[in-house]
Amino acid sequence: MKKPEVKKMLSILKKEFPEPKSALNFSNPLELLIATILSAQSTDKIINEVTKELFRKYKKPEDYIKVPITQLEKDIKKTGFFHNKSKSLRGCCEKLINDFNGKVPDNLEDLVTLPGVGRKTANCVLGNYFGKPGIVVDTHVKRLSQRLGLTEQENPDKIEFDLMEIIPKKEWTDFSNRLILLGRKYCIARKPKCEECPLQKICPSAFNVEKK
DNA sequence: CTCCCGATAT
DNA sequence: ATATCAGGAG
Repeated sequence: MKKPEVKKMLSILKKEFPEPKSALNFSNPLELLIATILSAQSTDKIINEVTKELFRKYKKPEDYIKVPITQLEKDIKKTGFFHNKSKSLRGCCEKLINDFNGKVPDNLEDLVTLPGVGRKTANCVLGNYFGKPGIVVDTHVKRLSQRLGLTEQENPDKIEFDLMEIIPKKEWTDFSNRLILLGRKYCIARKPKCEECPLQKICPSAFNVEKK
């Protein structure tokens, strides 16, 4: 996709989703961090269901450490990968307490040192809580970037850097959220609704996907 | 590259 | 039955 089309794409996205907000429910940085870690290979619907109960029980990092690990596993079971995720949550909270004064760090270098936190999760927290621009390459952003011809890459980190070149920095977070919304509403993985998609005219793969 | 791993749509 | 869902670690 060439530069003029990228501009067109950004303006269409802006019109379609004027106020792109995270679909995850949270009321502080710790909650956003936890919700985002849990969101791996799970739907936001399930996550919000689970965190509703979870955040009522667990308020501070200490709360995740004082319960038996089996209890924490039970509390997040529905998100899948519960064995790994419970260990991540616990390790994460221990590190927050030991190395970061109990606070969620506000920069990428520190965030990615936390267990269960990669660039996707870190950028999500930076953008959606701290107001620091970041391209969030989740499964939607990956799929849509490829379909829209914004990248030829497979590796999420490489896709992130490709998008950083194409998209103005100020819009990194909103752009990510808008692609995610578009991916959920129209550009669905299995059965994309190209005929309803606002980007249909400028999307290189609109017809192919539909006729397949 | 493989494993983790429950819930839902197709 | 299988693909896919707001990925990350070994």
